Amino acid sequence: MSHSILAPARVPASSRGLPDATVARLPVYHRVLCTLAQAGQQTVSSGDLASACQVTSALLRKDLSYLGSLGTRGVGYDVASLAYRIGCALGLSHPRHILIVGLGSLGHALAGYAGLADRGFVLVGAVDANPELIGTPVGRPGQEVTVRSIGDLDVVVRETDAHIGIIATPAEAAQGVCDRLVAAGIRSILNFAPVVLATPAGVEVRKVDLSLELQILAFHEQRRGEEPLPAVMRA
Amino acid sequence: MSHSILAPARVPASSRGLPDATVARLPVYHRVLCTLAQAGQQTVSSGDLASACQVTSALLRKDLSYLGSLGTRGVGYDVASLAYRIGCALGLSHPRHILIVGLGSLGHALAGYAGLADRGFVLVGAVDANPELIGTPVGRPGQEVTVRSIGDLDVVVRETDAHIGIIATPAEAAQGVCDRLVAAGIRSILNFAPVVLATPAGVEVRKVDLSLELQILAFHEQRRGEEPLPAVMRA
DNA sequence: TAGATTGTTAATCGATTAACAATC
DNA sequence: TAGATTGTTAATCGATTAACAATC
Repeated sequence: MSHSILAPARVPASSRGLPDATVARLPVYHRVLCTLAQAGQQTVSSGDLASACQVTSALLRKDLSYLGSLGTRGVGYDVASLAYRIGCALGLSHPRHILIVGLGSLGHALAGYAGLADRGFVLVGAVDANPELIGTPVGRPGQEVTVRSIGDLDVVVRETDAHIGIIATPAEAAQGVCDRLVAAGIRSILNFAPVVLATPAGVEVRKVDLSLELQILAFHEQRRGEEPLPAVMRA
Repeated sequence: MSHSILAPARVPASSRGLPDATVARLPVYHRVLCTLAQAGQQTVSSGDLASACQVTSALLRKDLSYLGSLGTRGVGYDVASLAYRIGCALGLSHPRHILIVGLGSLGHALAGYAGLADRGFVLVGAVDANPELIGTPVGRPGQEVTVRSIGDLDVVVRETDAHIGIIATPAEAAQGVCDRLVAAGIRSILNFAPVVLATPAGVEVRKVDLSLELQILAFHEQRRGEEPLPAVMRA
């Protein structure tokens, strides 16, 4: 492992090997920075940005340090350029093509979600098993796509050059859909169905699960109901 | 399934002090166990259950060990009773009352979500700022609730004895809604709006954020596109 | 008994925090 | 210069893994 002379196009420890926990926080920083930028703010200190993101300033600085040395000592960070750098690290510079599978009420809601178009995400396709839905338009006005048959999933992925698949089907259908997405070449999947999806290595699956989240909240609800004794027990 | 004689309602290090990471996994175990039970399976080993849940068997056993000694060496775990015990730990024995704030397409989809009624969660109320929605029914057929004015949020919380608030409003409205939920006594919030919510200590907020998840996937997409050099660089 | 599998310990790994030298 | 704030190090904390004695 050599530094010495002629470090060739040095990558500042960056982009490679970002800890997962850091990657999960970068979008939060990015969003808050965009809000600050829109409000016209020029610079921000790690302390202020951190509290807006609800992390400690030390953690924020450490996270950012993986991307390089982006701040100015004694001053802080330039809001716009920091947002830009984080955007680059996240790959928001390239538009990503989204395909939604399953257009029940959730699928429809996701297709119409404003925040989707927001950051370089483009809805390029939608498929469903229900013949009645096929041919109908979904998505934001002006950017609608036509629902196609799930039988054409393979074709749709190819034609639209889809990158990310969103599974919004019933639980029973999800694994089958997932298999077909992977077979069609999709490597990034966002799963809204309440099942644990099995995928080959190299496929990135993230899950969003209402029921799981509610159960975690229920646990805390319960624990809250149990703890009315404030450490007064000795006689 | 008793050991020794008259173990005096012993709480086995349980329920208190479960690590957060464990709490987040218990609902997954619970769901998979319910699926196995429905399929008629009597017992399951930590190895089989763990692989169905995509965790290691050591981690699964460690997680379960916080709840007590629930398995039988040489045999495994009884599916039904393990599901029951996890359900108790999560507090799924008591029904939880859900209030949804914001009935755009996402709010409607959530209200109609089957998995909600599933595990002891009951939709008890829905409020929105849009006068056109007020008075309309939402939710699963047979368990509908009537949308009321967001101005009545306080009253609705009291009348319905709501425990958990789901925020499905636009980003701009979310913090205000959150403040009002907290003021009305809600201590558990599930936030679908793309903002970082500020709450006083003692309030549990969980967030579900499509845009954040997509950005994390985008990061991995990008990294995948960069790594075509398979460790062949020495001359 | 022999084989299987748990519950638990100790070792490892990764993520967070506290503190401070560097430097604007 | 004096005050502020970063980038980084070392210490801490928490979560995961590997291994195995206990025991069905």
